[in-house]
Order: sequence, then C-alpha cells, then structure tokens
Amino acid sequence: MAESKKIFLIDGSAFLYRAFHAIRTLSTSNGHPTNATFGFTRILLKLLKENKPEYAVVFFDVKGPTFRHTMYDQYKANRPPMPEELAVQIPDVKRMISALNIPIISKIGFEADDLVGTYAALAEAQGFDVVMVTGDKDFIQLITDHCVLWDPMKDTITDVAKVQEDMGITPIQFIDVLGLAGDTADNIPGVKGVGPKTAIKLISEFGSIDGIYEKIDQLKKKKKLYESLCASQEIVMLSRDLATIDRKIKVDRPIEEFKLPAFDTQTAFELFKELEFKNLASEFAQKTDKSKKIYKLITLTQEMEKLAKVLENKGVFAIDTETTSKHPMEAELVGISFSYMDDTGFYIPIAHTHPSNIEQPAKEEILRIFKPILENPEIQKVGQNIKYDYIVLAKYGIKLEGIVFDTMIGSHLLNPATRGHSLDSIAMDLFGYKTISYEEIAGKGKNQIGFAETPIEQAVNYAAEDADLTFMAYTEFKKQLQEKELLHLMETIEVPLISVLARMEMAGIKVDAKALSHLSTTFEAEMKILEQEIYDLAGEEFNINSSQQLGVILFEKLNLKTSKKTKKKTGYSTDVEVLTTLAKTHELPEKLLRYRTLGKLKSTYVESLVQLIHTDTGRIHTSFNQAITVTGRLSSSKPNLQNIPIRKKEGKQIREAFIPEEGHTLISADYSQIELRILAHCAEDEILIEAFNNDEDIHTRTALEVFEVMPAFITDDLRSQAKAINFGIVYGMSAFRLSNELNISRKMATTYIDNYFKRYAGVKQFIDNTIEQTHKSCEVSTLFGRKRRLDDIRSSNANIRNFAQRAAINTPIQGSAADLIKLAMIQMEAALVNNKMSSRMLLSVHDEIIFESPMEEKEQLIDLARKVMENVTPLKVPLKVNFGSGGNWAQAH
DNA sequence: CGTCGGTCGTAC
DNA sequence: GACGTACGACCGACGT
Repeated sequence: MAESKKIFLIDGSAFLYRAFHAIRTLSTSNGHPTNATFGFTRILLKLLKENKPEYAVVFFDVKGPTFRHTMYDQYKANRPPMPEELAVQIPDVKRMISALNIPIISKIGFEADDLVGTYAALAEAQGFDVVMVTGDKDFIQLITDHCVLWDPMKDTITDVAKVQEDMGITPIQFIDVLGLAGDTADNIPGVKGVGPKTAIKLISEFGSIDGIYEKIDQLKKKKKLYESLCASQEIVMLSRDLATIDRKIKVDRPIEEFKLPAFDTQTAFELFKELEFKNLASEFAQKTDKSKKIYKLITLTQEMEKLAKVLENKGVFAIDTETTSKHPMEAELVGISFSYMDDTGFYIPIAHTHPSNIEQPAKEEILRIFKPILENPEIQKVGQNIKYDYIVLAKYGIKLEGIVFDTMIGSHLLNPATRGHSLDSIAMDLFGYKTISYEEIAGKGKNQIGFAETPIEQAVNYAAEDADLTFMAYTEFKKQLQEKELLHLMETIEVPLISVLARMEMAGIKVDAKALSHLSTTFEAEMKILEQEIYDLAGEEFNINSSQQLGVILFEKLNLKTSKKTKKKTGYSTDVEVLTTLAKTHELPEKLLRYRTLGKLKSTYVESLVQLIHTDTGRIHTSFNQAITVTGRLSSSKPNLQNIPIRKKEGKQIREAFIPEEGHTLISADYSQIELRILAHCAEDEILIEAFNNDEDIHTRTALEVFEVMPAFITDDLRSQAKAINFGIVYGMSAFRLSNELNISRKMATTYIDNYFKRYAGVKQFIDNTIEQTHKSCEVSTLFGRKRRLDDIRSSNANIRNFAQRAAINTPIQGSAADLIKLAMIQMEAALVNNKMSSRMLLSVHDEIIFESPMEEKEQLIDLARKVMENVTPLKVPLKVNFGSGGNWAQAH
C-alpha cells in the first residue's frame, strides 16, 4: 500500500500561550524568562521524535487587526495584552524553530488559524495527509478524511469519526456550533444562555443554524431558548462568520518549501545552551572533540617522580581519586589522577584487578613519592567534591593539606537553586563537553563492574579526564565567583569547612546497636498488634502504608467525613491532621496514628541506622553535603543525622542510642534563637535588640508586645502562642496558617500579626524593604555574601510570587545563620588544635554542634566553645550558646 | 526491574 | 492557595 505524504501544520500562536501557562516560571541565570520557549521546544521535539515528519510548518498570528476586526470591532476586545514575560520570549521561540529548520509563516491581516485552514486545503488537494497540531477546538471544522487534529499536550487525535462519536455532527457543522455558543476568549457573543452543549444538541438536531431558524417554531415550547434565539439571529450569523476559518487566503509559499531538511544539531545545541536547557543541550551535544586532550598513564617510578616535581613547581593542581565505593569510608584506592594544565591529565593506577600487561606501581612507592606534596599546605589542591578524596587518602595515612577550591561547591555557590553539580554537568555547562560516562567503561545495570575491574587502558582516559576538567572548571569558576563577589565566601567559609567536615565524617558517632535492635523488636511487636486491630476495625485487610487504600477504607467504606484533599488533589488526605480529627469519632484513625509513628521510627531510623554502622569503627559516619541547599545550610545524608527525633517520647529513645566513646561525654552546644537574633540584627529592630541585649525570654517578650497584657498575665499558653508567631515571622506566615496553628479565628490571627508589626516596626520595615529590593535585583544575599536568585518574585502568578517573597525573607535569615555556624565550626576546629585538646566535633544540626569530649575535658570544652561560638562574628545583638552534656544525645540536649 | 512523582513524617 | 530549609520511606504508575 502506497503511503501518502504527511504534513504537519503547527498552530504556533496557540502553543505559545499554552506552553507559557503550562510550565511554571523558568528563566536563565540572568533572569530572562524561558518557560514558553521550553514548553514550545518540548512540543516540537516530541513531534519530530515521534512522527519524524517529512513536511512541517509553524504558523503565527501577526500583531494588529485582522479581517475579523473589520467584521466586528469588538473581536478579541476583552483579551488582555500579552504578558511581558511571554512577549520577550517570542524571538527565542522563533530562533528555536529556525534552529530546528522548520519554516515559519505568518501573514498580515490573518490569524494562524486561517493559514492552517488554507494550507490544509492546499495540501489535501495535492494528495497530502494533513495533521493539524493544535489544542484549539476551533480547528475541528477543518477536519476531513485526510485532515486530522493532534493535540500533542494531551496526545489526542481527533478525526471525522471522533467528532461524530463525541458530538454527533460533521466537522463542518462545528462552525455553526461555535456560531451559537460564541467564544468568550475571543469576545464573540453567540446566543445568550446557549453553551457548547446546547449548541451541539441543536445543531445535531437541526443540521445547521439556517436549519434552526427555518424551523424555529418547533422550539416555541422552550420559551427562554426560543426568545434568545430570536433575539440574537443577527449576532449568531456574525458569530458564525467570525468562527469560520478562511481556507482560501492568498499565500505565496508552495508546500514543497515545507519539506524539512535534517536540522543542524550544532545550532540547536548552541541555542539550548544559551537558554540554559541543560538536558536538551546535553542531548544535542556532539561528542566533543577529544583529540586535543593529552591523557597519560604513569606507572614508572621515574615518571612519577617527574610528575611530582612538576606538580610541586606548578604550585596548584587538580586531584581525583578512583576507588571501589561511593562511600569514602568504605572506599579503597584504585588509582589517582592529576592535572595542572588545561587539556592534560595523568593517571596512576594502583589497584586494578583486570588482567593486563601493564604493571602497576607499588602502593608504597606511590605514597612515598606523592605524600610530601599532598601534605604540603603551600602546594594548592583543587578537586571536585574533594572532601571525598580527603577521607579516602586519610585512610592511607595521607593528610591532604592546601585545599584551595572545590568545583562542586563553586558550581553550587554560583547557582544554588539547581541540583546536580556533578563534574559531568559542570563540563557540559562550562565547555559543552560530554564526559566519558561511567557506563561506557563499566557497563550498566546489574552487569556494571567496579572501577577496579575496569581495564587500565580505559580507566586512564576516564580518570585523567576528571582531573583535567576539574582543573579547567576551577579556572573558570574562580573567575565567575570573583565577578559575582562570591570568592570571599568560598575562600573564608566553604573551603576551610571542607576538611573540618571530612574529619567530622571520619570521626562518626557511636551508636548502641543493641539498644536499637531492642527498639526494633518492641516497635515491631506493637505494630503487629495494631495491624490486626486496624484490619478488624476496617473489616478487611489492606496495605496500611498505602494512603490511597487507607483513604478508600476511611471515607468510602467507613463513611467517615472527609475534611481535605491531598495537595495535588489526587485523593483523600490522610495526614496526621486529618486522622487526629477523625480519631474523635472512630477508633481506627487513632490506631493508625500510633502505627504510623512506630513505623516511621522503625523503618526510617532504627533499621537504617543499624545498617549504616561501620563494620570497622562501630560508629555511624554521615555525609555532610555543602552543595545541596538553596540557603547555604548543610545537609546530611546516609544517614541524615539532622532529623533524628527529639520531640516525642518514642522518638527520644532513638536519640538515646547515640552514645559517647568509653570515658567520654557528648556535649551539645546550641545557639539560642539564632534566627531571631539574626533577624534583630538585619532589621535593626529596637524592641528585638533590646530584648536580646537584656537576655529576655524572646517568646515572653513577644507575648507582652502582641497580646498587650501585664507580665504577670503571661501564661504558658500565651507564651507558646507567641512562640508560634515568632517562628511564623521568620517563615513569612499568613494569618490563615497562624489561625490554624493556634486554633483561633482568622480575624484574631490578623490582629495578632498586625500587633506584631506595629510593635516590631523594624521587622516590618525589613520585610517590606527586602521584598522591594529583591523585586529589583531578583536576588537575595546573606550577611556573608551568599546569594540566591529569586526570579519568581516577578512572576505574574500570585502563588509563585508569594512563595518567592517568603523565600526572600527567609533566605537571608536562614542562610546567615548557616554561614555563621559554619564559621563557628571552622574556628572551633582550629581552637581545639591550638589548645591541644582531644575533644572532637562530631555533628552539626543547623544551630547546634555536637562534641565528644573526654570526661576530664568537659568543662574546658564548654568554656572554649562558649568563647568561640559566642564571638564568632559581631552582631548588633549578643549571641548566646546553651550547653548540655550526658551519656547519650538525648541527655546532652 | 529501575525511575519518578506523590504523600507522609522527621528535624531545625 | 495559605510557613522556610532539608532527607527518606513507601506506594503506585510507567517505561524497559
């Protein structure tokens, strides 16, 4: 069967708007919006990929009046002007279409619709099968046996049969449907009280508008409809004419011109890179020319000594270790690579197991030659996540000194909002360079091998490339950080912190494995009982952990009253708030809450903690990440030791399993009200400053100010309400949220907040200023110069904008606190060394540092930590640190 | 069998 | 819609 040729006619104007609204705010790092361009690109790529069209063309409306305006001066009169953020993207969209080598057509006085209609007719006449690519229902009228409509966003195809099936009419009759129903978006009136449904019904019954008016008497019994039809006959005719797509406009480009040439991947790549569509850029990247790269295998003693000499003379180089594991505490060295110059790299294999003729140098020999350089603080080292290499090398008795830069952290400081600062993405971003993937040398899936099993010949290029790119990225990032005034933060906080964190991770924290196993058994036993009770109450067995199944049981089977939907409206919410309410009327929710509490503790904490106890050290070694959070806080993972329970009784038992080494004690040093103190400093608020200067209880003070009562009347309850307000302020809380939190009326909550801002006028001023400034610069910064872009603050979507406004308030506060405690950690580490103490820093939990101290050093540690931490940096209010100590983490707190 | 979005819950 | 920042367990849909 001969395939006829296919052409895709794309309704560009419609997709511009749809893409703009479908995709949330998206912009380049300098604030240029790209959401519409991105959405449009996705549609076109989907089209190209799935349909591999031979012919295609994109049509756009032209700004200015069309023949429809001549027919009807109110045409589209209620259409608001195109949003500025969309308008500025039109050139990008057109460049993108051109980069994909798809022709663009528009014609003065006509809309994209008419061009589609005309070319559809032309193409069909020339024997094409036509696919109209649009989501606009107006195009239904153009559907024929050889012309269908495809909505790529919903992925639906509408043809003659589908129209018949859905509406019982022919496509051409749809014009009359539009004539009757009108179109509010285009300001076409239609018949009053007649919507699409009635219109379809009428047309399928009478065949056409003319048919209706010929037999209008039949409708007399439906008085209202009859009257409005009679009253608007003229309008209907006009509406019908306006809705009719012109299929015969004069066009000059022959269809043969819409035959698509293969498009230029390079141009597309350049454009995607410019627009910062990273995934697309990476997809379109050509294999970068690797011919100028010089990667060398080094195995002989002589070569190693020569390399060591060069590294020493250069004074700065990149280092990367290849190992057997992603977890540095588990990792064994397999090789080391170095680079001191763009486009070069050296690899020294150490422990490859793949059979080979290459003789690997002896480990002792390598260490002997390179140890002096690696430990020399005068010789500068840069790395990609160099904390990892620090820990690995430490295991081999090498104390890496002279760390001056980390490209992962550099990438994050420049763009904290993006996840993924891997060397691969950095290389792509900076140089459009596609690195050798690990899969390429080690395979993927379950067949993947460890690095040690890879052949040395392949490992050389992979490993040397890493060092090379790290060195190149270092040069570039350093320049960029300098330009953006971030280099100081890098050099005074982030870099010195690297080795501090490395030592904390190596130290780890001791856990009582027996206590944890005991907890596990206890929890499990109670859960087992609860499980059966829940099944009995439900009358059937189901997956208790599935909130979806639970929703059905609670709200459909037991008919309990639903109170809210889930955030994304995918089902019934069954969170703690809902279940607590339901617990008043039924036993099941109560049991479930208990089950959830225990399950959470068991699976998230007890079990994962036991698994992560290191076999050699018997301790838990978390990973602190410097390049994750948008505000500059650290994060902790594998395991996350920053969210170990503390508030509830059962949770506390988990904290009790964290214990000090024999003869030691755990000491917790906790910054008191760090965020509110920073707020006081930033806002220069008189009352806040005064309260902190007098070392007052800040929540009590807020209660006094907000509730306007005498000190003697401040109850515990009032104080905790004030506490909620204080927290809320830092997070930009609404009256809605506060009223929920405090279980008071919305009006009351508003009064409280008003009172707060009246009394704390400096805070009010600070918030207003911050939002205003951020709106201007699209950026916020912390006391120490850390920056976060907030393009969303200019969004036309109120939700997105409000979110950005709250982030604009919170980020300087949370971020400054993070900077401050990082600085404190750096100074503490130095102070411990200076005082030749054996106490160690183990953990940091945002406003708290955990130390492990020999019993006899406890008081000295507390004195020292107080001195260092409270004086870490001068603010307009004093800093205060609370200490606690004990035989486990719960006691220390 | 892996990935990914959604929901929930823990911390500061 | 409605309070900022994280990590991670589990479910269930979806793709390979």
